[in-house]
Amino acid sequence: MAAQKPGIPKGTRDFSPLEMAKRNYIFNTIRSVYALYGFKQIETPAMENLSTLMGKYGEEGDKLLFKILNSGDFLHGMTPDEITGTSTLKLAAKLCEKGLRYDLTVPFARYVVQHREELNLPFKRYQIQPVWRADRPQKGRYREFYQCDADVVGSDSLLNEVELMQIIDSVFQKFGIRVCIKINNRKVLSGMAELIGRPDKLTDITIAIDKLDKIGLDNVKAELTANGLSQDEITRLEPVFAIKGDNSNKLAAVRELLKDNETGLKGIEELEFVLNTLQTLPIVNAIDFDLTLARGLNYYTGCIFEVKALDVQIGSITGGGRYDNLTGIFGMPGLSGVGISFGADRIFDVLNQLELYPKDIASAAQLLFINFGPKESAHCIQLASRTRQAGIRTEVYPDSVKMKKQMSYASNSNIPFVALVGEDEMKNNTVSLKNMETGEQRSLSIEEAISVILQ
RNA sequence: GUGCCCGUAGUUCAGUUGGUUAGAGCGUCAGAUUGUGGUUCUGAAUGUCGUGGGUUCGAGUCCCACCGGGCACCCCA
Repeated sequence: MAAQKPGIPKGTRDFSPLEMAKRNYIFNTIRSVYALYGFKQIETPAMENLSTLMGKYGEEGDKLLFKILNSGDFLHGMTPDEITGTSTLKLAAKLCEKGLRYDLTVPFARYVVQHREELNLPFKRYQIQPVWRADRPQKGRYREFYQCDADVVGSDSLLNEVELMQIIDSVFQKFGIRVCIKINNRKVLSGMAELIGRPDKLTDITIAIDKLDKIGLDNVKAELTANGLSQDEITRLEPVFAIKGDNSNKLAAVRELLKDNETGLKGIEELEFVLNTLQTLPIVNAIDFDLTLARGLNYYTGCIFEVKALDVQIGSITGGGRYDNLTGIFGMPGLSGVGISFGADRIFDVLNQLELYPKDIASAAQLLFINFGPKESAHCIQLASRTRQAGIRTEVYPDSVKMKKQMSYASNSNIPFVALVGEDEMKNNTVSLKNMETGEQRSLSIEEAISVILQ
């Protein structure tokens, strides 16, 4: 039989030890900030019932769901006509009851409803797990990637929005990534759609507006026309594009435009509260009220956020917003939620490009015992248990191969200290401790060696 | 779902209008150095040229199909 070529599915990745060290640094940093604000961790299964996922992400999202074929003889009892006569999508619905999760927000909403009796509201949870999308991979886009979500459900207070913005600011400060945090409010966007009398076109309008800085005003207008808006309606929308200045200028201008629209004014008030409160707090990164921020997921109803890196060209690296009734679909209405999601894989790409990792990230062990033979290694394994007890990450080379090979192993693994314990050292009850960075070597007792390494 | 680019050693790539036995850097392995890595020097191994078909006296090179990878749009983290 011919040897099988190894490979992994498109859009997925293996992570090397070095990459895992870097990724754990990312996860741990985010985790520590979440914990600092009182969020508690949960996990949910990789797969959900397809009925939980379908219809939550729009038509486009449904197509991007990975579906899991039922196990067993799932064609049993189906007529040939049922198999070939229906569309692929309908057949898939019959053959697949489960799907891989597409994000962490919808499984969380499902979790909240299912465990409502045990929850202590308001419930602040965080969740760091992979999600899957059957998208075509490209730069900064994978089929399996990690999200790091924090959400609060059961509280309408805008203080939650404020704290989530603080978390975003603090996380990127820790990473050393300069970002721009954009904020908008879905109610403002709804107000604008109502203003021109086309609330039915809200999604089309927001998606078109979202592209303003990318494709320019003329192309946005063309897209709006293509989506069925009249010339007159587009003209009435146009003042929105002209709004410029700092946050308070923009807010005042939008307030003037939407002065007769209840929904829009509510959105303005929410934005003002969040932005004014943040002004009293020590925020480092720029916060920008961006009227053209829309966000694709259609469950958002209030404030929405998105974060862009200033020094790297990549899609948004964090997003979030308020969703007023996500649990309603699962039979628990009237519960509001707000949350954010850090895109760990894009942050990974940004940190790699800017080389912002801490220096010591690559070293696993701190000390390696060279193996001279069975007698010596039996002695070294005792010494290793002492150094480990002292908290030193220690390895004993398992085979008594050439010293050159063992030294290269230490060197390639970035292990800073090597201990040589041969016949002489055993007799004198010492170790020869070599500092791999300086090349300096000293004969020490094990206690002395421990204190040198711990310095 | 639409459009464009690319598949040669473990890896990054070179390979002339189609012409004999397909090359280089890095990495790997061995030695210089039997208790010393990272530097240096010497030597060695490694290929179904993505797969299958076609054109040709002759194909890594040209044509077709398939498979795989990347990028952009759409959408999104």
